[in-house]
Amino acid sequence: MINVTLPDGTVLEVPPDSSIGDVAAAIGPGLAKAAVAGQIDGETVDLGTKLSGDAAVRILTERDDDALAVLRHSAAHVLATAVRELRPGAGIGFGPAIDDGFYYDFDVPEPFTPADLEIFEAKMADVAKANHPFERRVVSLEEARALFADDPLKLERLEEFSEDEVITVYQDGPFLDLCRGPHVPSTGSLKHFKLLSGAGAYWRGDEKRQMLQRIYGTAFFKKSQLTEHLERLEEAKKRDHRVLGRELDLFSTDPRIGPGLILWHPKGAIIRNEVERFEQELILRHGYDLVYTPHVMNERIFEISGHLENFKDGMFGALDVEGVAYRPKPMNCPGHIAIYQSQQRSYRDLPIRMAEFGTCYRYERSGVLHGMLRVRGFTQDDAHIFCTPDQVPGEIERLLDLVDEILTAFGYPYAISLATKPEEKALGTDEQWDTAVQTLADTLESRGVEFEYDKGGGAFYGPKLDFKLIDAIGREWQGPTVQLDFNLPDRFDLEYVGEDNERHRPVMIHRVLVGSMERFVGGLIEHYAGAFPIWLAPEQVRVLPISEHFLDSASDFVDQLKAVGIRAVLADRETLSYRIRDAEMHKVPYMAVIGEREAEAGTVAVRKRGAGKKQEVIDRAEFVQQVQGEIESRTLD
RNA sequence: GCUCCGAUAGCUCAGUGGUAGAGCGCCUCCUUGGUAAGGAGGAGGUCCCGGGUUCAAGUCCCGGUCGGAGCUCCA
Repeated sequence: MINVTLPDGTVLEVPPDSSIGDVAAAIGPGLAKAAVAGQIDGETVDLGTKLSGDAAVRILTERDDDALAVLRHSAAHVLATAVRELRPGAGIGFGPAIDDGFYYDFDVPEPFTPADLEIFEAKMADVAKANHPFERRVVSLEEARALFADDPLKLERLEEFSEDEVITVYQDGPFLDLCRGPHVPSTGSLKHFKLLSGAGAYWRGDEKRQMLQRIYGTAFFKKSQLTEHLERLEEAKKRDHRVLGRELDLFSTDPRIGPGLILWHPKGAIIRNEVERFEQELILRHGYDLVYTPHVMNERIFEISGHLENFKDGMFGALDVEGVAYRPKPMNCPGHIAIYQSQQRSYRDLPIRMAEFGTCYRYERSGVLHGMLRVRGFTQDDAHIFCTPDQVPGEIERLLDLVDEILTAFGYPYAISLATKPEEKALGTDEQWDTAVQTLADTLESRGVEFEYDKGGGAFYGPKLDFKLIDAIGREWQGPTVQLDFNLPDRFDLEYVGEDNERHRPVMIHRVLVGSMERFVGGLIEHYAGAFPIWLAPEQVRVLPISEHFLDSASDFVDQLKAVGIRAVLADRETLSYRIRDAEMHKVPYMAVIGEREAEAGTVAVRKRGAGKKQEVIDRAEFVQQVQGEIESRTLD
């Protein structure tokens, strides 16, 4: 008999040669029916996999995320099955499950059209209905070569197997694929799926190789989940910052100015300015000094910093100034270092925290540019902390506070990862890395902050903390980063005079909070769907007189609001209904309606964005005070 | 950069070889309104640029420019 340990710790005895499916059945008929796949000692396997000895076993059902990945991988096979039925000559590449679904790459002479996708989707439904079992087979390399003799992409993959590796193939009905698995028991498990888009993708992600045609799709166990997912995609589309940016008149780009270069319109500039002012106030409280450095610098400084060596492809080309080469800066560090080095520094001066909203320019390939989120010119909320090694933990603590304060203000939950030494290129000794990583980990732990390790994810010059933001519809965004740097202090030969009157090397910490103003504001547009909290809203109150008779009264009220710094606008066009609709469409936080009653009583009828007809008639002074309070406290909602 | 798709009024888009269209926005006039579009009239186009095919090109072909999707998540 074999002893099987279940997740709850109970041990089950099953006959030798039992499969995972048998284990599920032994636990209960309900589970046997619900089982999709299983895990043996943490590794996901088919239900049909037989146990070779005592093991920890978990049965995966529709409720497990790991099971969803299995379903989606199987969905990719069903897609390939359908495509092969309809296009027998199609070459097959890879077809994995991905975060939100799956894809499969095909080698076909002509790209697929949206109409093709519909036909494939219908065919997939037939394949699912046929309920072909997914059959796993272990084959020899020779056998595999024979099976895939007509599939050059698969043959190429087979070349990479080593002697002792197990090669498996999966068959579902007419379709055979080289595949590690695991899969759901049969194609019938696939009930709720949708093909989403087609696009070119290089074979093996290598732009020197041929382009395959990729089909993306998604699949779920429950119809409601699929519907919800599709609705979320719709919602994301509605929030697209490029669309809202135009509708709300926040920003634009102009081909005459150049792709990837953002023009901030007055309303967008208000949002950016509010973010900057807020952050500036915050960092001054946290002991930072503000500095400014040039946008263009003699490229010699980038030789010293190593940017020309390591980052040249990401830099704008050189400008010739009286025979000397200058470059737009891709990063702010060299300028800040030059300020540090403008005088001799003592340990008594440290830590020095230098901050700048520094505008940088980077060359990005035209195909990757995207609205405000991926651009060629952007302003970083950059800072460099120069400190002694002993001061590092304290500085990290301070940064954790700062990060928390700023992200909370915008209503972003976040997750932290600690990126360690990269496998390949890395400066500094293992010991240096270990201490640095340990310092970061200890600091996080001492505060009880949860984090994950991102093994090998550090920059070549030091470990880093990455903060991932979660937006209002659950998407992840790159947030603050904090990086320890072993490289630049050496390259620039940074020094401070210690208590012992000797020269020492300071530690340098790079950090950004929002990252780039462009990307961050672009993200805010999507996070808030254009309905900004009042402190950020370009227009905070719209005053609507009911008719021309109350224009004076309304206009006085606008002045009253403006006098205390509230961004107020008078709406004097068309009918009241039109004005309300217009204010609502422009997502103005408050509408202040003034008719005969309000003009006489010195009140306003306040209508809140999104609240419909619910309104409150209050004293004008009281309203002003309330709005002021909400702005000052940076109320979210 | 590469593959595919696209480019027509300020915006969103229809028009597929034969007289350039709609909705919204904009302008003017009427209406003076009580909570998500009051009514009427009007202006506005080098159909992205260059070349080609054709009696005839917004429409078909070639080249360019710009924009979009994708190109990382390893059978």
